[in-house]
Amino acid sequence: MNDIKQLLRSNALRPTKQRIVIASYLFDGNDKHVTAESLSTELAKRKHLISLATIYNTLHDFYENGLLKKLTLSADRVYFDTNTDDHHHFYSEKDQFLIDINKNIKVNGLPKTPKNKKINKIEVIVHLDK
Amino acid sequence: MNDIKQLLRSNALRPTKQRIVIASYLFDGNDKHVTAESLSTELAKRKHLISLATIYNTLHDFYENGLLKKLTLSADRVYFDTNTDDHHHFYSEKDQFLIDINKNIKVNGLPKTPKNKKINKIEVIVHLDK
DNA sequence: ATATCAGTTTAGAATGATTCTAAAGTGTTG
DNA sequence: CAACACTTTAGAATCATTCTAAACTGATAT
Repeated sequence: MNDIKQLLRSNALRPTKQRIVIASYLFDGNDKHVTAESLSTELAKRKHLISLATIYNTLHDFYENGLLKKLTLSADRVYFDTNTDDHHHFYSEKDQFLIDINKNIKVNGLPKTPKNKKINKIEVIVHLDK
Repeated sequence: MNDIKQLLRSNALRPTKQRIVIASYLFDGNDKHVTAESLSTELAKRKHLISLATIYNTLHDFYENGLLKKLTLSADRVYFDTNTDDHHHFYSEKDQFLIDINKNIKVNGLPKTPKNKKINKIEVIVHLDK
């Protein structure tokens, strides 16, 4: 709880009731993949009714501060991943699940980066099914 | 023109005026990345006014038949790629561009595939900037 | 403590890509 | 060329996400 407040403070985010609830859920030690919708549902189950706008705001605040990874896998829902380490994913569009691949994946054979550009990150998505 | 009709017929797609126009543009030999919007704009420049609904329908028909690859990179626009070979991409969200990586990229170190699942495709996206 | 104010939350409206509807149009086949 | 299944289309509908502007609250100075 105090560590959650610390976490927020150290990212220049006021530890408001809503942020504390959301951060406590997200950063409980178990890696999670959430969408705004799924997070809202999950918190509602726990009797924490936080407006969707705030959930969106908060997910983005956390993302902007590197507390979450953002994954755009299907056009109609954005996933946020509490595991911010360098890692990749198995993704099943059919079953709507995401599994972290924490193993050391190596991508070999990349051509040179386009002029005046820098690589921000390399994302490997292993699509299942279809 | 007749090859375009053949292409459509061989995919059980009636060679309608609209599909011929769209296919002629997309499959002119130069690999392209389009969104429904960009395609509509591009065709409009050429005086081909095709309804957006048809453009969406057609892109999906082509995609369903493997004539296009689909790329969901940002949540608010889906890209279609006329290069259907196995390949990967450089992507700049900032500048909204996509460059094919046709070189042979190898992904090493994948863990085993989740039970009862099969790998459909592996997608490597090299995000630039940010 | 308390006033003050910038930072937050929120309901509800707005946005915008995409999909749906159902009516009119058009290839195809016999 | 008749007949029908497949297509196209305008416009409405959908739905995740963002915006707005008003009410609220954590932090800071007094």
